[in-house]
Amino acid sequence: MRVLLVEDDTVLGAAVRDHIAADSHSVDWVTRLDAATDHLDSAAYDLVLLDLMLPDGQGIAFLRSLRRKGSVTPVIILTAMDQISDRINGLNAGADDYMTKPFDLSELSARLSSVARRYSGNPNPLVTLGELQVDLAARTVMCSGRSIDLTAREWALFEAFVQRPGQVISKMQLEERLYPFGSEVESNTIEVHVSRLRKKLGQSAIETVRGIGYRLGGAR
Amino acid sequence: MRVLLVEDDTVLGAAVRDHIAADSHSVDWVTRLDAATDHLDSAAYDLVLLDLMLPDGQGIAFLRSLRRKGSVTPVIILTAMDQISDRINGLNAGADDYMTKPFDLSELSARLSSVARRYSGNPNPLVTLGELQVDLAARTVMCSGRSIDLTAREWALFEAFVQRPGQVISKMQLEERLYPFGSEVESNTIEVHVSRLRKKLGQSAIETVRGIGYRLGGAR
DNA sequence: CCGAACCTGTCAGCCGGCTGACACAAAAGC
DNA sequence: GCTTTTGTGTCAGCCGGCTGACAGGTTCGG
Repeated sequence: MRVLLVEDDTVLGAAVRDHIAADSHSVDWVTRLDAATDHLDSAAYDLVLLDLMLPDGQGIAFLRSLRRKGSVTPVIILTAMDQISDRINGLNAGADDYMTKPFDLSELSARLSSVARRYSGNPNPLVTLGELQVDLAARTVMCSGRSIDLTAREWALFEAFVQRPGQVISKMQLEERLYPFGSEVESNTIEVHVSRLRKKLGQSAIETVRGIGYRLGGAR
Repeated sequence: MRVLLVEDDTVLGAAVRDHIAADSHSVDWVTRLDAATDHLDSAAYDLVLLDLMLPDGQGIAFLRSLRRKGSVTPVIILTAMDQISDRINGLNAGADDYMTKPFDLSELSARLSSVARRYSGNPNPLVTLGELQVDLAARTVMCSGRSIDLTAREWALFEAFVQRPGQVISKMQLEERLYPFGSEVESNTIEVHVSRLRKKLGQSAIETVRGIGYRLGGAR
């Protein structure tokens, strides 16, 4: 697996780079965002480890720019311990996960393994669900040849269902998946998002199993 | 298929017997209930065609007695046209179906075929659903070695689900199945019966798909 | 035949879930 | 930088579904 490390702290950067290499992964280390851009423009990476405070800009803005350009490379943000808002903003900007400094290098290994497993188990991201054609990598949904735009939240919710076809997912499970610790929601937010998703995908796209949770419709 | 015809009207009896024989089925014709009892005690029949008004008693009482003794032979009752209550009582007593005099003999053929198909397609009536062991022929349900008594209505409802595992059955479909034309129910009767079934079988035995209907739980 | 037990349908009140509307924050466009 | 548009969470009222309680009819047992 090829990793791009974007970290301006030279001590931490060197330790992480060495550890990744020791894990038998390929790793490029840069300390500035413009260098990161150059690397991403010229090579395909399987993972980006992204610090948020960099000398030439904010990691979050960079990540947003990445996602806006259509990049689907998995990104793990590296945050300071006391910056919960950074974590939330990072995840909202499209990060796949975060790690809090100082982190244990063995935990980094676990994350690398997790990312590797996630993408190696699904070489073909195209999924057909009834009348829906889903591209998990491109984050697109087509219905009968018509493209459906999903917002970030809607996509996250939809993806949870697509990854577990036929299984009932409880509202609690959905909340844990969509809202990191510290940013729980009140009221009936999950229900509202499900309703919005139904409006876009069709009423039978998601079925409610009363008292239990939701499941993709038309599974049988 | 072997048929027992219980009909005291000699004209109708002869016509029906001849028709069944022409359909290449084996048929015994009796005009009294005591003769019917003797036949059923000494031979196995695949179907009983049962008139309700007989010289030595009521067909319905006889049917109840049959069911009480544990007989699962399919029974089609023969009723007069203007006796809706006979039909309802017959079905409630355990009849599988009814035909209204005067009936078309080709319709009788269709019913015979239907009965033959129903039992030939399911040679093994034992079904295991999670922790439930169901005997469709004996109409018994065991849960973890414990026998569960279901009333007639509860059984009818349960059977509807067992015959279509994994499929959602709408309340309208259930009502059509449980309540013959002319005896529709008001209010929330189906819901009440489902609730009673859940009380006996466990809350997760039947799941509600909101706005659509019910399905056997634990199907996936 | 009578009383007790059981079955079944109805009712009413409660609970789970849905959705239109709104406010506010963030993103996009000029 | 300002305005417009979009995204997101909350709220409130409505709807679908559940279940305890009850009444009336049927069945069972003495």
